[in-house]
Amino acid sequence: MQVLSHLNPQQLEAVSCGDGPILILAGAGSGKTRVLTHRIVHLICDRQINPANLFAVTFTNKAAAEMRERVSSLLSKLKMPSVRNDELWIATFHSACVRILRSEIHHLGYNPSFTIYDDSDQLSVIKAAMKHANVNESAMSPKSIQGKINKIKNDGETCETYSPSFSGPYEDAFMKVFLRYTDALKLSSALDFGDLILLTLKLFQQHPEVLKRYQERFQYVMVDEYQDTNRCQYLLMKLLAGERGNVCAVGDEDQSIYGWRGADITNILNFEKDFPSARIFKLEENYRSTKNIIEAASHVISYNTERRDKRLWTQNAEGEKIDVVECYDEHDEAHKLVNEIGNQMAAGISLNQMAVFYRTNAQSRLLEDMLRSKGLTYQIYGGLKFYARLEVKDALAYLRLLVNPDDDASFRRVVNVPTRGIGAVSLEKFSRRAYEQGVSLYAMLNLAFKELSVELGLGRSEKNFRAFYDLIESLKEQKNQLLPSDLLNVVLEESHYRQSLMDELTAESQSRLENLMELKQSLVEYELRCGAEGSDRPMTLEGFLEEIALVSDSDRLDPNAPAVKLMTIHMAKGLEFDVVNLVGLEEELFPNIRPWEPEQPSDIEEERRLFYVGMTRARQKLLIYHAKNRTVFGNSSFRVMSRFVDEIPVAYRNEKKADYFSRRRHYLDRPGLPQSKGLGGRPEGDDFSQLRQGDEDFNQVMSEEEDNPWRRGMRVTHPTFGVGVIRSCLGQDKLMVDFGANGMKKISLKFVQIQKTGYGAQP
DNA sequence: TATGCCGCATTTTTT
DNA sequence: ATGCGGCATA
Repeated sequence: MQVLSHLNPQQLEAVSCGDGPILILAGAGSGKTRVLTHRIVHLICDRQINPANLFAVTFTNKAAAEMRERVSSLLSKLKMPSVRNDELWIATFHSACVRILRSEIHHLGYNPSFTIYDDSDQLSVIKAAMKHANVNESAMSPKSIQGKINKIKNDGETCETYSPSFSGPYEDAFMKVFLRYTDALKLSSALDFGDLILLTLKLFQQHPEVLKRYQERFQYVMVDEYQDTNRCQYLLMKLLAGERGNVCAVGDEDQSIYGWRGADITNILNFEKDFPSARIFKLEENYRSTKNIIEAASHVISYNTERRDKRLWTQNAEGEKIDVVECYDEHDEAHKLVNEIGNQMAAGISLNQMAVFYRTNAQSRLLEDMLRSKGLTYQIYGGLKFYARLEVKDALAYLRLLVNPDDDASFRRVVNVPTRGIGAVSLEKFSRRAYEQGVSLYAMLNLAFKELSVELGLGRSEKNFRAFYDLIESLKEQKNQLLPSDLLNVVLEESHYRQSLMDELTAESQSRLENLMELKQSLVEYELRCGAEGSDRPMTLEGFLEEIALVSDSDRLDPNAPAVKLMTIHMAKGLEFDVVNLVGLEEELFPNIRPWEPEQPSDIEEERRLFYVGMTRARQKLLIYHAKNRTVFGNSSFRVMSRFVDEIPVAYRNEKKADYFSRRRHYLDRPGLPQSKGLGGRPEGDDFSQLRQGDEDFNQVMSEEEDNPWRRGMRVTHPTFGVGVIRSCLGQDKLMVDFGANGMKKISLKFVQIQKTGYGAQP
């Protein structure tokens, strides 16, 4: 019973209520993880449930690790024996599914030592499939096909069950590629991320006896971040819970920010329809932020309609008002940001308790430059991932090929790296031969060089294929005699990969070599972890490859480093900081508008939730920045402050208006700009006139109407495309116009004469 | 077959 | 602005 001390009444109720479906609506900072971990420990200690009968799923490795950590520390506090990882399953959806599939996928006719393909592997398979299906890349972009395939899989459909909602040449071509893609993955013994969930679902649907085994084992299913589950995950969870229905879902619909990836907010909104006997608990007391921040954020989110009735409150101090900092442009914004960081440091807040959030990664560059020039240390979350780097992917592709020679994506990746005289043309020819034979690329090499049953007929490049085949065969022989880390060395030597990098002698090749050393180091660390006392894992290359396939880069960053943390708001979910700086709060940027896509009201709601997530990360102080001018994709344009900032009641806001000097101060202070050009430190003629122009713009109240005759929603006539509606104004002389049947076009006013024909969607 | 240049597209990304 | 990918050239 001591398990239940230190819980507030609502938390206590949620933790200790008995069996049956439960939904815990946990507002930001309301102790969600605490409730989940306490419930697990309560079930084990007070209800005497065998830990092996519990199953807790989350979305990130970090969340899973934290939960595991907190459960084991609670258990040890209660003087309870610790439980092993293979006993008590606390895992991500994906890793849990991999675990199940490794021992059960033979029921579906797959090879249990399948390889996991990430997004870039997936894309390369799609490109190859398009070539084989004779689908031109200009007709359909591989990316859009990838998005469509993933969406179908997220919805729990396979290429067999999916049928296009309408037919046409586009859909036909897509299906051709989708089918070919599916074949290619199967031939390669590879699963993409979507497959991990989808095939587990399929396994349970098609093999009731297997499902029954898992239902008997997992009597209590707990799902964290329920608002982020997609349809496929939802179906899987429901199947697993079965008749018993012991589902404990924890989530917050106001923090659903992955709709664009298939997360289905209706899962959490309709929970009681799915589980009519469900009990619902609300955790509304926030322990993280000041009153000002909580009340402001609550008010903003109340503008959403797709939500449950729920109101966050806190007993914390009132705190400071939210600073709303107006900036002249993105340079001034960066300048003011570092100034504020300086102020906070002076106020005694440590650097690692400060964060900067932005909507898009592209915004980070300028901020980085400014931080660096002021000597402030910073860390970027996200950005380019370590395991996604070119040389690391290459090295891993060699290793993967040794584990699973049928892995065509890896084969294609390394067959000519370093160059062995196997160019795109002969590879394509070879690949078609393999396709005709219905075998993987490496199996084709086996047929040609070992079985000698096939003539390749590739002429001169054939000996190059032979050399590659001999290389891989030699490496395969050494695979089981060496530690994985030593095998990596042998791979880099025998493939001459290291040599080719050393011959380059550039700063870039140097850093690539260093990254390869870091990869080696992470292999060594893996070996140490496996060799450690009490580890149940075998020390295999397979194990390492699986681990990194499911690990993200943010897992590798040290949250305690004395540095300002920079990240997109998406990456910030689940984190908290004393001071949070939210930059770029401008219409079109945040909420982010994609003029070429039709705009839906639900998109704005998701953007608002994103803003809400950003606000509620702050414990003490929140600062919001917006610029009056910003250059995006090389176009400078006037900016309007985000509607979301207006949604914060003025009582919680402290407006800091930019003044005349905002323009000049930062201009003179801009890093990398020569301090004096021309005479007497005065900017050159051009720049000077620009400066004056800017000041005038700045001092007048800016409005689109006065400066730009073209406005969103205006109907125009184009000499060739006919009548269209302006979707957005890009800078001074470019318009994005929707011509209906003629499509969306970017119109440059410099070249085309278009006429205003009124307002409204249709003539 | 490899390299270099030009043109084009450009959100977010737990796994 | 900037990076990546496709095409043309050596």
